[in-house]
Amino acid sequence: MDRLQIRPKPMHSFTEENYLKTIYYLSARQEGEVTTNSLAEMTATKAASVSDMLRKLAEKQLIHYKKYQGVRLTEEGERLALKVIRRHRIWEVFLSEKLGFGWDEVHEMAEELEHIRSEELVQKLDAFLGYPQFDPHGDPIPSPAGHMPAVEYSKLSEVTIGEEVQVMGVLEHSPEFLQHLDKTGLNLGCRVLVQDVNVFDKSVSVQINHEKTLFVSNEVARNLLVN
Amino acid sequence: MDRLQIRPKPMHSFTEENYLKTIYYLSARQEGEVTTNSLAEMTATKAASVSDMLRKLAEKQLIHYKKYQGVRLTEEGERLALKVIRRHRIWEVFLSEKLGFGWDEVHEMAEELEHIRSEELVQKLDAFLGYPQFDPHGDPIPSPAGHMPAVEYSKLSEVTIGEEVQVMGVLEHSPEFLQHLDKTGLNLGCRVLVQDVNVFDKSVSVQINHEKTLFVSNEVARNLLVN
DNA sequence: ATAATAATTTAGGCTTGTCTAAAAATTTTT
DNA sequence: AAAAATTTTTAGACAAGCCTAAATTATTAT
Ligand SMILES: [Mn+2]
Ligand SMILES: [Mn+2]
Ligand SMILES: [Mn+2]
Ligand SMILES: [Mn+2]
Repeated sequence: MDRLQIRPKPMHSFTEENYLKTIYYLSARQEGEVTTNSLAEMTATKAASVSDMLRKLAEKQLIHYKKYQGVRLTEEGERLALKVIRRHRIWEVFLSEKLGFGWDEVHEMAEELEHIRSEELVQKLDAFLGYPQFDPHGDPIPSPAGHMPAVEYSKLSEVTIGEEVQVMGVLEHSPEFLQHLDKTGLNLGCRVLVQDVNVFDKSVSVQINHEKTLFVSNEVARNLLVN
Repeated sequence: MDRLQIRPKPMHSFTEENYLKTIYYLSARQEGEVTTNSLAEMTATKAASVSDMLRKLAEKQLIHYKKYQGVRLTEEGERLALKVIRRHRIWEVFLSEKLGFGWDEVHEMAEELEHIRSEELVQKLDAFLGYPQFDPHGDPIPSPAGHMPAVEYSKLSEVTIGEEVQVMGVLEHSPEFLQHLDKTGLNLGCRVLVQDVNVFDKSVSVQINHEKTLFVSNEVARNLLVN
């Protein structure tokens, strides 16, 4: 019998990694500092708990934090956040490409797998998958060095009549939304010709892959990224 | 942004799973109840901490426990322990077969991966690997229903002169031991003809794959399982 | 410029899993 | 069968991460 659960204490806890990742996402969503309340909402905790954690992350120099002034990742904090996001997205590719899970199923499992701490594991997995550039939702995979590739997509809701575009990603990642896309045939990579835009509800009428015509609500169109 | 770390609270913690697994292994190692001290040693904690956990596991009906009398898994506890061991060994096969890790490297990562909680994940992974029967160390993989296949191997130290056997597994799993086997060419599956046994130190002289001759210490021979 | 409202932090507690030191039970030795 | 030694449990603490309630600071409205 040998060293069953002797694990060297990791540098950062799951919880810390999740906070960093969440701060990264909220920072990307809008300019300026991230607020305590928005973090509480995203992490499904209370503002008081977030305050505690922010103090701790600031002590560890992972965030810039002045009381009541919101929060911003330090370089080190961003490096760590991108590492977690890289692991998450690589695992999503594995689950989707190799194990045959649907794009609506992979996120939940990746939320756990992203915390497995082995540089070599994610490196070998990356190679095994052929160094994918994007995850199953079209999101770019950060480089091993911790750089997030820039992507410039528009929302389908912003495309003008007559243009033909390709579905490149989604903004909304809920299983419900993704299953709805599956049902209507709006998969990643499919070509979409915008035929008409309804001026009242801003729904769009589109032709998919030069075949069937479809009505897409603005709610859906706003969450579809196209080339 | 969507449900980042909203995880449904799992039935059993990592820690509980590790205790159950450890109790299983210690039970297999010798007859009778498992002692508090042996658990403390295996889990690299103190006896006091083990006592606390045993009380909790007993409350959850996962172990039979009478104070000062040692401990034994209930049916439910054994079912859970075997589930964890199954996940551990399937992940080890993945790491070894698909990602190319050595058998001396896989255990540590599997210690983390074994706690990923998704029935469907391990089921799909099992299928992806072609339903392996044994892990990279020759240990049998428990069935999905929670049954540990019986295997009947001898130790190389017990083989009589003139017999030819095949290496089927290892009892010791430390990277040091496994690397030593790699170095001497004693891989899983290789054929071993016992040519001589030294009566003093019980080391054995063996011929490997009908080729080179090798001296194997009793320490090593005791930890090699052969057909 | 206050007053009211909203956001954030602090205070004090709880749970899990760990620890050390002390008490209690069991086992071994004499 | 006692005494000594060992094993196990209990008592009391602590860190991480969470909570509610109260206090504080910032923002918005009057
Ligand atoms: Mn995801
Ligand atoms: Mn994704
Ligand atoms: Mn192992
Ligand atoms: Mn193994």
